[in-house]
Amino acid sequence: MEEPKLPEEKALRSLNFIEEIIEEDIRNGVNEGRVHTRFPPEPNGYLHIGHAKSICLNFGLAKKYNGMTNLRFDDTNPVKEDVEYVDSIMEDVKWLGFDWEDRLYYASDYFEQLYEYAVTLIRKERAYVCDMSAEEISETRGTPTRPGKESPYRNRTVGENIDLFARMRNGEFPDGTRVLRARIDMASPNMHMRDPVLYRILHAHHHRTGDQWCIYPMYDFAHGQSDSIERITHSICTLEFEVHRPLYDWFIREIGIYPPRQIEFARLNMTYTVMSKRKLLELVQQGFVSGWDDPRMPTICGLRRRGFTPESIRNFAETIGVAKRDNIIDVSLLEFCIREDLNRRANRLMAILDPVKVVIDNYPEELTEELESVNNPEDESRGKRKMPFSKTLFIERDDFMEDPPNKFFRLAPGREVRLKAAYIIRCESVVKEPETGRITEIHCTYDPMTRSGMPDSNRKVKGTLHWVSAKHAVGVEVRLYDRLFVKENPDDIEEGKTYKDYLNPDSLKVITAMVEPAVKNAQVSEKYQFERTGYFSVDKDSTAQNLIFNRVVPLKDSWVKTEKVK
RNA sequence: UGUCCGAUGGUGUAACUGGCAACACAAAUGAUUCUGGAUCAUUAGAGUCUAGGUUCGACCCCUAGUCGGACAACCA
Repeated sequence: MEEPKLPEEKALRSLNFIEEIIEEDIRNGVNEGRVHTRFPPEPNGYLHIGHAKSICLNFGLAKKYNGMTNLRFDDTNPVKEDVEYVDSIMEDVKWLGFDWEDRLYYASDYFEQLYEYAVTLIRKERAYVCDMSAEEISETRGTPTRPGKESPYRNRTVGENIDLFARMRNGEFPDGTRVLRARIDMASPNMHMRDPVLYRILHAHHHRTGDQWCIYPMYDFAHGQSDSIERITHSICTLEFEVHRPLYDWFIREIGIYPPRQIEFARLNMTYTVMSKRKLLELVQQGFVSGWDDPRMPTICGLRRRGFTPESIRNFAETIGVAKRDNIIDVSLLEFCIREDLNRRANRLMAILDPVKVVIDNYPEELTEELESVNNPEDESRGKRKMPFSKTLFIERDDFMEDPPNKFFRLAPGREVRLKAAYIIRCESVVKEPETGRITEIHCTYDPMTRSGMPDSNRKVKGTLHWVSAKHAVGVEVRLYDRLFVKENPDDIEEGKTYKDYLNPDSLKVITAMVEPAVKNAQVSEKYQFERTGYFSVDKDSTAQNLIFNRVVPLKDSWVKTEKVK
């Protein structure tokens, strides 16, 4: 597929609030005008469209201000993390079109340094080893409106703390018996400042450091310092970390290291889907979808398999903007972005999703004509292809009505339509199954003088249909995807229900479509527009004998609307 | 009876930082079309959460409310 000519940045767009902050910093000479961002995922799940927003933001900002972006895995919890996720995340970021060059880091790279930082805090009497259980710590933390109680271990001597912390590291204590805590303020109105846990004992194998450590830093103790070590200038993260910021600033100040500036933005929500890693994992594990890359998933790999392009997702991220208020973006905007992209780059093909037979009574029995059709009306350079035409065709069952309303522009008894790139035909009669009344054959006559390109073909007819020659058609599997949930906001649950009660039972329909022979050239992940029906992408499960197409998105259809109005 | 954050058409984001509320999606109408797609033109829809205040002038500044969100993992 060709490279994009998408105007990814509307030339004179006004600045978003993050750009304003950055430009102000540049004006004030903060960090000598340097801009350095990072994308810091935890490798415990697959990336989704919400992460794409963050990735586009971080890499986009760095690009705009001639800076750099690091990829850093926040891998401080070995029990939840896995290399499978590390690999998928790198693949997805690359696929989106971003490059961290040689700046691939892991929080685990800094474990030794982080340990030293902890010792520094102990020496300053700003941290202590606490022997309380998790339950006790939780009980003594207080509530948002009531202060907590100080730990009885809070006033241990520096020497005792140093010794105990070293022995924690040496593996002398079982999991859960002790933690290292910051010594801040158990009465702080900010819960995160109430002597938070810095290190816990975890005799677990880490995907990178192996069995080298049996104590691991908490995210809060690792994240800000990791940014500092990497000399990140602007740490962009989501809103829920806003209340953590005072803690991060406290660490940086007490340890005395380089201070990044954290800026929080509102995470992306989208209608008819869920975005939390926990829920997505549940959908996968409980078999509601076929995997992380199920084309109905809002994951990057799901969207990729569905047939979305990186350009369309980047353009989407640009279009939704960024702010601090909670938001829920209409999926139709995402759909618009992929249609806009695919309209210009996808070649057209004629495919009949729900075939009904058409017999051209006055067309010679044995004749096959090779007719030409344009591959992409938006792009002359894509050229033309040949389509076989013969006496028996398939058209879409929807394109015929025995007793049509006035607004129906398609085929009906006595009416004429154009077959795209072929002839104008008229319906003469229909054949039905006697018991069911189901139409089995539509008999038509064609006007030989109306073949596309001939003078008589300019005759005005109301409708143009797509078609395939029955004996030349190729059967392919088509997976028709629809939204995963029936409710706009599946997180908005009624009494006694869960988000899973709103799953759409019709989110996947598998059918066999009849397609013109040119489809045989289709390659995996190639995108096509099936004329008049939608955009389709060749699924990776395809074989030479059995092509499989995923419907990316249907074409806009103003007929269904007119039809519904009735 | 806490701290922090937020509030602008149906949705999202703007408003030269105090000067006639704009853009995109969605919607509607018409033109055009060998895709009821695309394209083009047009229309409708908010007076900016509320109440006060400052000001010649407030979406923007101040005060007090209201509503919504985040925070009480040895998760991130």
